[in-house]
Amino acid sequence: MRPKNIEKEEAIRTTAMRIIAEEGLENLSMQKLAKEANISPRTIYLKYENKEDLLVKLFIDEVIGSYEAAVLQDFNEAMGFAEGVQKIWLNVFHYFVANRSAFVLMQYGKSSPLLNQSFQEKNIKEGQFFAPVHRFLKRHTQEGMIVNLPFEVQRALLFAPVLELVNEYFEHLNRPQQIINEERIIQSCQSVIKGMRIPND
Amino acid sequence: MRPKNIEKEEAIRTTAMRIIAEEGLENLSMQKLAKEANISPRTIYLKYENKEDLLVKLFIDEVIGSYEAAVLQDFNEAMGFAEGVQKIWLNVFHYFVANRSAFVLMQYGKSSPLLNQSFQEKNIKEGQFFAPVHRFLKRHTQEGMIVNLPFEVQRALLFAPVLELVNEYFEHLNRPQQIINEERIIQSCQSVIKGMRIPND
DNA sequence: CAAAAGTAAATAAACGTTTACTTATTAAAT
DNA sequence: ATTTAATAAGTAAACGTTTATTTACTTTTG
Repeated sequence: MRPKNIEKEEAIRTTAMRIIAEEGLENLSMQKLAKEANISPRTIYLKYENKEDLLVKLFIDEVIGSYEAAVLQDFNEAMGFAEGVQKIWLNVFHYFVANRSAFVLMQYGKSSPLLNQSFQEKNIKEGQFFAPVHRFLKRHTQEGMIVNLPFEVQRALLFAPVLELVNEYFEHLNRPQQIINEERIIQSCQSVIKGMRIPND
Repeated sequence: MRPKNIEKEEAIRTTAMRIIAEEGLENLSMQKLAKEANISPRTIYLKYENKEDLLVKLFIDEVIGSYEAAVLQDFNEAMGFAEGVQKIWLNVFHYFVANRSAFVLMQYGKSSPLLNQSFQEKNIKEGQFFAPVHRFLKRHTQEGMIVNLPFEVQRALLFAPVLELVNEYFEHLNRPQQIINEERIIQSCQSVIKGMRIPND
């Protein structure tokens, strides 16, 4: 029995990610993907049931999985509030700056009904990934360190800005000067932390 | 000379918005649009040069224009910082809750290279829309009320969370209970304001 | 009756997917 | 050790459908 060529599987994934990041999801066709990956269209169908299956698996494996892993690197739920939040902010910033295609696909995931659905399903099933963050926030809430709001609201307040700043970072790549750097990320993060904190007096 | 039927022009726009909001941008085809709007495909091409032209004009007129108008309603750049920011937050929340299709298309605009480009071009050309917000933030920065950061960074910190909360609002429509309401928006807004403010002591 | 608005039907290209076939590899048989 | 048979991996070319857009024609008005 002929063994499968792992290089071809990888070529499919990396080529697909490149097309999506550079030309947009709407310009990813199975035939184009096959051509650019130097394989036959049929080969894609050996690994993936159809285009939808490809996109969903690509999205889950290449985006959500590696994103969550990167975000939680060196994060520990026992950390102090400011320390933990800043660690996640810097992880998010560094990961996306180094993986623009993941950021682009992540943005698509928020608008495309198909990917959005798979995102939500995965988020529920693989909730353990963000569970440390959940417990981290819960603990600091219980200890009276931060404002008592539902987890989803706290998450929005704490992490929506850094994603928007990453977006600004990429948009400023085409402009004369970059205004988003690590120092600015840290400054911004401190603002957000200050807003969430309850003064202990 | 036969006059153009304004109803047909409107049918094109409203039908296109409906398809995008309900079935996604990827399911909007010119033929489908024509069929559902009860017109001939050729009629679309009398008003729009091609599909790209249609999408860009739709996006600019139906989304950016009305969004910016709604956001600045009853906002005055002479307002106090907290008052002005909260006004915008509530405007954003109420507008999108009442116009889900605009929110969906807005999200598309952030990921689709085509729409994203038109968004940026429009943002520069029609910068007068957000100019009041720009001056509002500049003034409060100069008066030492809020942290001194570039406009884009201040905008990200102040307004990214409310868009994320609107997203949460729509996702919670399919769940047993809604956690996002006006009161929660106001609470969240106060957190963000507190983070930006410089204590006057 | 001039002329733009509008239509139905057709165009070529691109789409996702499949068919019919070849190739490469392993495990069993020699 | 060599050959053979089985079989999944892989390919090239095609499938029918849908796509954006156009052609050739009709309708409606000033």
